[in-house]
Amino acid sequence: MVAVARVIRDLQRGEVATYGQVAARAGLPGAARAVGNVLANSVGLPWWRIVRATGELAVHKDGEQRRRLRREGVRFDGDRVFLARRP
DNA sequence: TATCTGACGATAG
DNA sequence: CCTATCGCCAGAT
Repeated sequence: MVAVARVIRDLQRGEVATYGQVAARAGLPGAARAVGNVLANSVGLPWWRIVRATGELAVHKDGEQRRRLRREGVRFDGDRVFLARRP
């Protein structure tokens, strides 16, 4: 989906978004899962800037993802990315 | 056109 | 906090 790729492409350095947020911003609310598929079948997108709703990193790429995010100055709370959401 | 898939999410226990 | 379930949807087969 072009819309999803565009949203991801527009993420700035050090910026992080959840799969659900990307889907919503792409006009596909509830398609978080589809966003994952797009990333899995695309190249050249800043995939490391997409994390789970809980702040946890992507299942298969947590190691690489963590390094890349930290390199961009993203703050971590243990194994999760700092997200405003935190009841 | 019909199925299958999974880099997800929300909820219940 | 953790596991089990069910719902969801675009893209790949």
